[in-house]
Amino acid sequence: MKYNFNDIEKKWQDYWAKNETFKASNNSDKPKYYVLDMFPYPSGAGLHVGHPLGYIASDIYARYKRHKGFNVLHPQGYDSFGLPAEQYAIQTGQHPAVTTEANIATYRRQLDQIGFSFDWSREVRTSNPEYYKWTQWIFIQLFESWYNYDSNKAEHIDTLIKMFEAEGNANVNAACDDDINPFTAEEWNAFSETEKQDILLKYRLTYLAETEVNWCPVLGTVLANDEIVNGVSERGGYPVIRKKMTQWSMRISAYAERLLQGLDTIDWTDALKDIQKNWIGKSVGASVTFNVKDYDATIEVFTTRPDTIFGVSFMTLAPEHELVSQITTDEQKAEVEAYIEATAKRSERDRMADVKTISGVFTGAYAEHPFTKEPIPIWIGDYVLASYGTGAVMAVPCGDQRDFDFAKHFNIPIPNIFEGVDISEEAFASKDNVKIANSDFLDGMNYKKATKRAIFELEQIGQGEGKTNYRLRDAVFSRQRYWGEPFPVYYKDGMPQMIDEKHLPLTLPEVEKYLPTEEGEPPLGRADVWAWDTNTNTVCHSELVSESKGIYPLELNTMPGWAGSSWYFFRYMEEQANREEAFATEDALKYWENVDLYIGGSEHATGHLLYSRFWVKFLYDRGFVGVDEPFKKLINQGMILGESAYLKRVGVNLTFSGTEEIFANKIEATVGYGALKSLTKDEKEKLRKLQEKYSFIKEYFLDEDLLKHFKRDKNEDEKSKEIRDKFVDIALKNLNDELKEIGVYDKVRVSFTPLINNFNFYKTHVPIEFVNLKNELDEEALKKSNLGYENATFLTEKNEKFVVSREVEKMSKSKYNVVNPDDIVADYGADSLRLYEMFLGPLEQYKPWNTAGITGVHGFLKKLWKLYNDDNGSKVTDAEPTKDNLKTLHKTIKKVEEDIENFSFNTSVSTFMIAVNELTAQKCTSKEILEPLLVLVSPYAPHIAEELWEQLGHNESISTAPFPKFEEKHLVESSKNYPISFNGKMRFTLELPLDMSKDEIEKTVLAHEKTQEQLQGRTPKKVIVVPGKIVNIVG
RNA sequence: GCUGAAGUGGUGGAAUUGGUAGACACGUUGGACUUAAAAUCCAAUGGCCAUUAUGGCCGUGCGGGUUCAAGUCCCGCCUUCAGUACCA
Repeated sequence: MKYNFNDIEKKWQDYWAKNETFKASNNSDKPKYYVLDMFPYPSGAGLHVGHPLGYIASDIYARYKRHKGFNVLHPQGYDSFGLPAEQYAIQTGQHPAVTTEANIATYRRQLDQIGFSFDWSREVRTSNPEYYKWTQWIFIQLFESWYNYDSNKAEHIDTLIKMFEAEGNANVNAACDDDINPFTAEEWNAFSETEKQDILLKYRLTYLAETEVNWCPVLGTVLANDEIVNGVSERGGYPVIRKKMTQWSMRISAYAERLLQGLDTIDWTDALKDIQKNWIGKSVGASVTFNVKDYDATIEVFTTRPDTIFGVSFMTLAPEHELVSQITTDEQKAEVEAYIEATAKRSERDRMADVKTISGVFTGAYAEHPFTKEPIPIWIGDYVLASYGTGAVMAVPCGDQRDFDFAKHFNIPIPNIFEGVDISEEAFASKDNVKIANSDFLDGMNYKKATKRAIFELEQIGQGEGKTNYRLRDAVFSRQRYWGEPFPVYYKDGMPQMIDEKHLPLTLPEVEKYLPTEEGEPPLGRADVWAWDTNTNTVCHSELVSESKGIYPLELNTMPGWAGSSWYFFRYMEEQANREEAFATEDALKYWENVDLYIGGSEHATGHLLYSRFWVKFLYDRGFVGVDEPFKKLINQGMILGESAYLKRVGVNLTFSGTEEIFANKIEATVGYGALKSLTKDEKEKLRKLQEKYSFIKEYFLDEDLLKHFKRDKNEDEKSKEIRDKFVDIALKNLNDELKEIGVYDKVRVSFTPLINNFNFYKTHVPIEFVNLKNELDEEALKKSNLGYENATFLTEKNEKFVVSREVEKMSKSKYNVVNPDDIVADYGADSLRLYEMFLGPLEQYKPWNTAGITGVHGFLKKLWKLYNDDNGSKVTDAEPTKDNLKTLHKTIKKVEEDIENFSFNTSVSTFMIAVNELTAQKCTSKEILEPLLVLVSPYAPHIAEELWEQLGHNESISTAPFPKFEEKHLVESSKNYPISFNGKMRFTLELPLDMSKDEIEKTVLAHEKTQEQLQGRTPKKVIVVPGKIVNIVG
């Protein structure tokens, strides 16, 4: 019998689907275990071999846990709102829902053929109304909540209103906007409804605010910070500018401290925790209030070094600081305004790129030192950011390098407040091993003591207090897109109103086009039927909007991608049948609690993984869920990289430059014929055609061996000269003739640089399917490929096959290095794919994909098959296992179990190989050995395991079989092959009984003839004997 | 700059608390089977030197150190990758 993997895999995938083998139950005597993957965005490109890596790992773990007797929840779904479907809709007019549906079908087919043990009955799709109904519901709960720092949790807004009614806001300790004025209970009760709502909005956990946002004009939308990479949009790489807009925001900053503290309670890698810690960016220090001299104003600053307060010699405000215009003196006004204008023009990116230039302007105003009462000049400078802290700093040049540089640059005094430290060259920024001097009551104290004392003294005079600052900003929650969750919000008197929960979901309206409107409104502005009728509580035609009739406009923005993904893990807990009444019932939430194991990419560290934790903490505060962290254990799988193939093409850019006239004007004319102003239109056109004609040179490709001849030095290699001459022949000579023919020979200088000085070579990716395992290019196939290689010439050193160069990089369509799992499954089977992805290396690591290597694991599966079958069918017998058989089996059980617990899947694959190699050599046919072996293999290669399991006479799925029990007794050895080393170097080995005493070992080893040979008559100084491990002889 | 991770054969990677470095694979070379190819099986495979089996020297990014013994621990560097950045 042959190992016919295609049939076997199909058979068992159908079996699992039909029997709902992996359906989880919300009611079980077994302990629960929840294994979750980060759900995919179903993109049009489908899966490549990198995508399933994490799914395979989690599937192995889920199957292992089932064998270990757990009730496992292992669901899958789709994060199906998102930009690509919308982009596609804009281009083609195809409704994103249609595209998404089609993509999901592809994904599902691809996932199914890999044999995952997902419980598909619990599938979720974030773009389904029955799902986003609850995303909208959570949004409403956030709107109806505020954060009370006294109870340190989110509370219903009613508790806040009660406080306002009883005593105003004086004693309210809340996370809120910073522009709130104090009011009394009487004042509150006298406010109009709109005034009240306006104030409450400043306290709500989701609020409308005019915020400076990252606006991407090409995409027509706002982007979150983590959607921007290197100043351009993560998707598409389009430029991003700063713009003020009214947007919904999430008050995640209220949770900064709890998000930080919570990290200590969860089992994530330190690397990932560090990323979140840095992102939250806690710094402890003090806020200090400086009075402005001769002006009724104060400047508040945040500092982490209140101990250096006597070292302050100036203050710097951000150019955008609100006080700047008020305090600037008349003499300085012009200069300050010019500076502000100049900085406003510079983009955030320019400011970031250019950190070395020191710039700033004196405002003419002075602040007063809180203790010495000395005047302190107030400057503005763009190194101070309006968005961090208070947008103002107290500058201590002796203790901060930026302040130091600023002071040096503008000749501001640099008082030294550190005992015995030289600050003539640079600031002393360390907190350690130094005492404060020249600082009145702080003299002689260290950092810790001085900080405490300074804060105490500031509090005494009412000009400061201890304070903690966080870098974490509130998250903008509005997107100007179509394909996202609509906000359940309408506007009455300009104030946002929530649609009552019982009328949810508010479903996406139809639009004609998926672009912003001509007026710049988001795509929903195009919807005809997009107004809220409060009489019927239904959506109605937008033209009917009338305040008097109770019909109001609906919100035009939609929610960002992270809205739906911030709570989906709770939705899986509930079975399809009970999803109507709640996002998940109390019973389901209580049973499954939170995710025990979460596997996904680390690129979500500051996005999804932070926002989810925030929403879960909120839901916990409000009593909707019973846990305050969503993911107990988290593992980041590394990326699988592609091995791109590329050719080096002769780089020529035929450019024409220089008449005397142009040179005289010192115009650099190297960018093609267009720069040549003295030519007539006709001549230019002729040159352009010429340029096109000669672009055929670009169709010459040289292999690596040939390229080695081209060295960047003067001593020309024979071979490179030969090739160069060839190109000069076919190009340059003729070219000059042609230029004469056109009649521009005197006006134009040909710049065919690569031919005259040195060749340049450019990388061009070629599809990896045109390259074989020896990196040889299939030239004919490439020429026929429609990729523009019809006339290509491939030059090689030895007139052999053209060999391409390789490079490991991220898999992407544009690099033609994508490997499709469908092909792998067809050629080698899903079990081979699963094993190979694990065998590649440690899960967390980045590693290159190389299809050639899969023959190793495929061969292993064939050997495994042959262990159970020969040409006549099953060869498994009831024979008593030998000692060696048992030893191999139990060694394998032990190792595999340890490996799975440690997520070291690569090493367990090699353990299987060793086991099968050993059992084959032992000619083992014993059922007692081969049966448990299948259970070990089954999480990794479930199809073959099921098939062989069935052959052994079982009629239930192997997934129900218990994991074999490891028994130490089979591994007990009576002897050990000791390595005998001399001065730490192993020279030979010696088989000795394990129960031999230390002294006896020493005696036996020393008496051995090889030992004597090594010692050559010397007496050993020392003999180290570690029983069961090693013998080392020193001397 | 700061924070974190990682550097081991031609390649992917093993090596539990310091105890035989290179497991398991890929690739390569040689051989068997075959008209041939594929498949399968066998053998060799870190480098250098020597060879009759036995052997010897070097070797885990670099330079030091601790130890009977270091890929592993300590100190100082270098390189790569990731996150973050005028964060006061």
